[in-house]
Amino acid sequence: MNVQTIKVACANCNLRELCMPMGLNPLEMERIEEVVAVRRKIKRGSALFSNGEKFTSLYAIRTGFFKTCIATEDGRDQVTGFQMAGEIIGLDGIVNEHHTCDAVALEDAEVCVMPFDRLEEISREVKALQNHVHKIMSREIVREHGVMLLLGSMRAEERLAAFLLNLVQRLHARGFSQSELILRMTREEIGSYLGLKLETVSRTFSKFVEDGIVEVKQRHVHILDTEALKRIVNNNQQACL
Amino acid sequence: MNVQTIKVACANCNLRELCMPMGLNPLEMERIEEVVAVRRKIKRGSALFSNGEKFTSLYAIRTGFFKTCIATEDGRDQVTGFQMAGEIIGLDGIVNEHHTCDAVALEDAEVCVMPFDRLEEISREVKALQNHVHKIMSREIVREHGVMLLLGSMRAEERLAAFLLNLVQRLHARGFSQSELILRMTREEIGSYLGLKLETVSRTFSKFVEDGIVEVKQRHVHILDTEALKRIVNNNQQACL
DNA sequence: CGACACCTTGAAGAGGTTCAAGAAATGTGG
DNA sequence: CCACATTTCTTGAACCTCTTCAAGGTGTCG
Repeated sequence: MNVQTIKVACANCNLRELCMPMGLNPLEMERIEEVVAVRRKIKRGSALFSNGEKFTSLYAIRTGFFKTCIATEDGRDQVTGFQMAGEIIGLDGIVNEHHTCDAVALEDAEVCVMPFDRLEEISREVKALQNHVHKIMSREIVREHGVMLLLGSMRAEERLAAFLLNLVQRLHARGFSQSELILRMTREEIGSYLGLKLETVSRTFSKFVEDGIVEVKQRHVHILDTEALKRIVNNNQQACL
Repeated sequence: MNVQTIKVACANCNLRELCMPMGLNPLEMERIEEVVAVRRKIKRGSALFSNGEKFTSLYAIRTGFFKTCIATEDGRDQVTGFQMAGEIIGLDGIVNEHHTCDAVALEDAEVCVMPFDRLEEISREVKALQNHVHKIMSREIVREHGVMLLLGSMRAEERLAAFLLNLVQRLHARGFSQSELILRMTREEIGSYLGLKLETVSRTFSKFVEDGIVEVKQRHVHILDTEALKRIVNNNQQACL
């Protein structure tokens, strides 16, 4: 276990706005810092937690990139999300006190460990934190609704376009480019998330390149025409007008 | 607005085990009853809340059956879930203080209205309630992971089999038959939930009937062979053994 | 009883998958 | 640091599942 005992200061963390509530007074801020126990480093390819494991903590990603996925006995496998700095993972474990998915680092990563019993305790005292936790969980529910829409009603091009737009949007919110990104996951993982086979993902990338919408060099993607991507997502059919 | 001002007693509600925490002392029980403001009746076909509406409350379903769905400007539509007695809806509204989906009654229904600010307030005092709220939200996240697996990796027969098994299981937990159920939704709504066209749903039902797995008379479904359904869900490929 | 919503079934077609082969990138060990 | 093994990605061709379009049947409600 890569557990480090560096004492943490959320007040100085540049991800504060992403993973902690805003507008706290100093007293509340102090209380909130007690939520984060330690930090933990996770090597690329290894799991932060796995299906079946006892649930103890939520994790705020400080650096790195994760995927969460569920695997069934019969060999099915589904990536349920990709998470980046400032996002919280582990919410699945609350209900049964055991995790129901795997969280795997797609690059070397570091997370802030937030023991859930402590989080609940401080939530009871700091109203803003309580509400923040509720919002994080609600946000995840809404995000998943969006994925259901994607999986239930979009065609391959629409799915990949929506995926790329979502990624750059989140990266941009973290200060990265609006048009360039490096994929941390394989075509197969993208496919699993989007309900497509890796070949279809690859072909769809090629199609976008042909159409001059993106440039793709392996995992490096340069978006040339964001509007085109948006049009692809929104244009399933204008028929009903 | 069909708002009734019947004062509610969770203590006497037979759904208590489904929507409220267990093992409370009388004092806590009293506090918890303050969560439920009033009950509200919703006629078949009308909405409990709609996309864009201000979020104020969560709702515990007392009687009736709902669907939640999201509709986009470009005409896409996705049923994100079907909810029955004892289940909680409205969680999507917390994050932005506005609902992001529609909740429509598929039969005349009654819900307990739980103003969210009051729920948060009492959650801060009653530990068991706080944890309960967290678990309800986590359960919804885990449920949606399951839907993502279904939409992302299952074929039509597998989806419908999983759907039927899920429905009877939930109905059974409420004291109904393990083998007979009445569908409250149309083929189109089932299809929307499962990412299939209504014709495919219909055909797949017919296939199941041919194979002697179920009897179907319109919305009345009699499951003859539960094991066969389970086999369909789990047998995507044994190849990897 | 008639209108409307819902369901079923058929036939043709499209989109995505599967299987297969080869190319490019990445990582590892000597 | 280079060579080799491995993983990842791309592309083609055949196939299959689900969709689309169409028509007719069934059930329900005013």
